[in-house]
Amino acid sequence: MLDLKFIRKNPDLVRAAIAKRGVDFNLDHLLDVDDEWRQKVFTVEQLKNTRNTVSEEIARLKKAGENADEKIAQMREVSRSIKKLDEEIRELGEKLQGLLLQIPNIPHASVPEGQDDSDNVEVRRWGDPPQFAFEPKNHWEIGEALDILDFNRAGKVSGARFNFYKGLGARLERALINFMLDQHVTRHGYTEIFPPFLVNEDSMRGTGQLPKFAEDMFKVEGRDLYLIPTAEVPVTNYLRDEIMDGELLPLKFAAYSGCFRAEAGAAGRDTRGLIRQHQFNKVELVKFTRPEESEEELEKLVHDAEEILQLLKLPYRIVVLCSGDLGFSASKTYDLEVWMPGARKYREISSCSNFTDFQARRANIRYRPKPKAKAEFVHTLNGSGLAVGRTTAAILENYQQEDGSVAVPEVLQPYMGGVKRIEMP
RNA sequence: GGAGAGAUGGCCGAGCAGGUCGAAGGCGGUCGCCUGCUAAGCGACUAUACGGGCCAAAACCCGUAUCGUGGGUUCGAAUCCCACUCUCUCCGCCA
Repeated sequence: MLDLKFIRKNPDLVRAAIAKRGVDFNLDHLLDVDDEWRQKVFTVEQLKNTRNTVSEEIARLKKAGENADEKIAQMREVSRSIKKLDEEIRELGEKLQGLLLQIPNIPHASVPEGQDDSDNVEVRRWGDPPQFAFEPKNHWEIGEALDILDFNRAGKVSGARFNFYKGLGARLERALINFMLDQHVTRHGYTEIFPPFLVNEDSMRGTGQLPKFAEDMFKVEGRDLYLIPTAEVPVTNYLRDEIMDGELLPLKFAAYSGCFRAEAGAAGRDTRGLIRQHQFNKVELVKFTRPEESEEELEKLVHDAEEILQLLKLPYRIVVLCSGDLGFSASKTYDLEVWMPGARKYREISSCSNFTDFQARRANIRYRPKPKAKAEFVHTLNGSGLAVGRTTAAILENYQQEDGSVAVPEVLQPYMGGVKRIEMP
């Protein structure tokens, strides 16, 4: 959510940002509603003022044993008007909020202009795609042949877009979770968090999943609970409605969680394999920073995430999203894309974003720059570090051998009880 | 799930037979005075949001709102009524 005062003062700047994203939004309408709202607030506050002062007079009169009937009758009228105006103001306020929530964050100046993902700009590449003396397989073929992934039985038990990890497959997934967390916690200075996987509607609104993306969520029937689509939701909301000491910033959290997505808009896409599941594992990195340090912290966040890929020796590239492909709340986003030999292309494995004060304003997360100073909104950032299922898929494909086995990346072997290779059954 | 108790400012804690209560008192904090140093003591100040004064900001001033949340009664609600949420204690259930 943008600052209403900022919009009032910089309407042209906001209009330009909306245009850069290619979004259709009538800012003048919002400004009109705001005008009307402010007028009514002004009027009703004056009425409340007379009510308050006259009520005091009534108290004085009554105490003196005098008659106050006339004033009481007057105030009855005033109260009626107040009630009516308050109702109108409430409606206007809701309308204003609704409009305000539709405005996306302002893209950072360094974000390239563009329509869609084809306009994203590659920043750098690391590692060379492996050369195979045979036709590389897709990870689901490899996993099923090794009997470590079972999509068919998951179909029976849960439905499409679910999966059983089995044996060394399950162990590989678990090894990756532990490896990533250990890396971020012990080497990159993040605090480990194990969050709830179900959150209430206020939290979903705080990070911007609601109201706009309701159809992407799983909701628990009859309860105010949603399955989280990412640990970003509980971890960012962890500090909702709080003011923290500026000296504590930046705060850095690393959280493992299951992630649950309805994938309503993705029918027919990536129907096979681990790429797009209703449930997947992810280690998420979340930061709360001072405004002036968020740009630098985004770069560090990307480095923390890509180091995992480097240690796993998985080739990847990094792209910066163009204005048209940028997520609603983000001001700037880097995607990490890992090389998938089966599909012969790079696939997103992490998305690292700076949300500036956009989420913080919505979720009301503030800090005090100095002990007595006025509280300001923090900047929030987050990024996958990494999506675990997709990492497993990337390992299966990049480390596959001609005989159908899969080598275990060296850094994971200690997490796999020394297993160096996943062999055919 | 059943029974009971509770939710007030940064914290503790009064007020709860409706009127001058943004809210006593204390702690903590800031500034000043005093003092060889320290401790103690004295005095003042010490919430947030929104609107307006002021479509340059800050400061300042005025107003409004805020005593868990939402509604109701009333000229007037921290105080009365209703619903909900959360916390605590006991019982039951459960990994």
